[in-house]
Amino acid sequence: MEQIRHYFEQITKLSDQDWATFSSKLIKETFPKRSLLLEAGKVEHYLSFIQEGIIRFYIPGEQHDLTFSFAFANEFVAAYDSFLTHEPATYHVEALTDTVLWRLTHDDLQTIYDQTAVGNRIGRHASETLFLKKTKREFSLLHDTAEERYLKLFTEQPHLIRNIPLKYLASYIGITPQALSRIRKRIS
Amino acid sequence: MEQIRHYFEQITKLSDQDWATFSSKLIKETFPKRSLLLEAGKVEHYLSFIQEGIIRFYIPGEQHDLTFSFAFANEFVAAYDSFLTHEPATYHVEALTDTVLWRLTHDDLQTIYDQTAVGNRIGRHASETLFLKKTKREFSLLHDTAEERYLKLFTEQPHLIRNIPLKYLASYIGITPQALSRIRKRIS
DNA sequence: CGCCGAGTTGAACTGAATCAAGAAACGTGG
DNA sequence: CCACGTTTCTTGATTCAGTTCAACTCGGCG
Repeated sequence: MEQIRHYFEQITKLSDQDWATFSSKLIKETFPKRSLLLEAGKVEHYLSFIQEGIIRFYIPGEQHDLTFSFAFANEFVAAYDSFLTHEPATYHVEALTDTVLWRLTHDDLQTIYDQTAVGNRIGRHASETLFLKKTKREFSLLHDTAEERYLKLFTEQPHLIRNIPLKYLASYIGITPQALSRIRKRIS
Repeated sequence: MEQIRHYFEQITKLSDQDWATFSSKLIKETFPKRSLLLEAGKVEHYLSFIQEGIIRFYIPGEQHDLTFSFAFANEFVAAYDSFLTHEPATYHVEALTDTVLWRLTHDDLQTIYDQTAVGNRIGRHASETLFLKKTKREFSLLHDTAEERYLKLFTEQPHLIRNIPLKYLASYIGITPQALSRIRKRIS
């Protein structure tokens, strides 16, 4: 839980008072490897801080799943679009490893937004961070070749390549596992 | 200027006091058709509300430009990643038509964030909206074929097809003008 | 009237998908 | 701790959507 406070203090000053308000709402929850944090078709009610674990976001498909994002320890995780709009998520959120979360319900978060000035700052910062992440990704999907995207993973997200099965990475890059295998062969 | 207040009031309650603080910082500026609001390589200092006009975001390329976004009247516009990070923008922001903006500097916005509770709410909402826009686009780029993306423009963004040259739309969809021409032929 | 950019059409080429099969790695139970 | 079965990864052959290069048409504007 100290991790979360530390995370916040990187963003903005945080009084003991505000922290008390915030932390009182956090609920610890654990998920075993391969379990779903959220199923497609359900509405996301939680914003969760990852204490431990790796999370995968994917759209289940007839032939192939489409993995489009990951999240790691010391990040917030949610089907954030569903969380914001209250519409059902269009994708699954899965724990790739045993995972420990500190969770906050949507209602509690609104209360925090209303009660603490800091809440909105942090909420804004979280949205901005997610926006920046998506912006870089959009750029890469439009601008780079599959091979360039794979090479970027080495430099920008080495933990991803170490910890995540290639078939998920292939999907994340936007190609099939076969195509990724050939790219790896070519550049090695 | 009333448009802006109206826009805000859809998001959250807004006191006369808060509106006064906010609106005192707004500067009106006009741009002729085909001019640049921001050049790649420069840092974005403004968050701007579009009173009138159509804006195109694009990465200038050796052979082709890469158009990746548009903005219209009654929306906020900025090279938002550059605005947030203070790093140089990697793309141009161009007025496709004669354009009228109400602009807010980064510094003034920070002042508003500090002085009004409403500021952070609106800033958070803006980031959330942009995040949702990018999320839908990422999904479409990974999941849909070029033809499906083109058809979605008809249903979801008809104003885009009406007002914007096909070569920019082609780029936005992620294909060449020639490929778009063939898709149009096939489905008509 | 003539020019120029936008859009269309054609032909050859290419990166990645698909289908299929084999090799390697992984984990689970005995 | 090994054996077996399952999943992941690789490799090959074929197909396909989209690129590239090039030529031609159309419409608007100087």
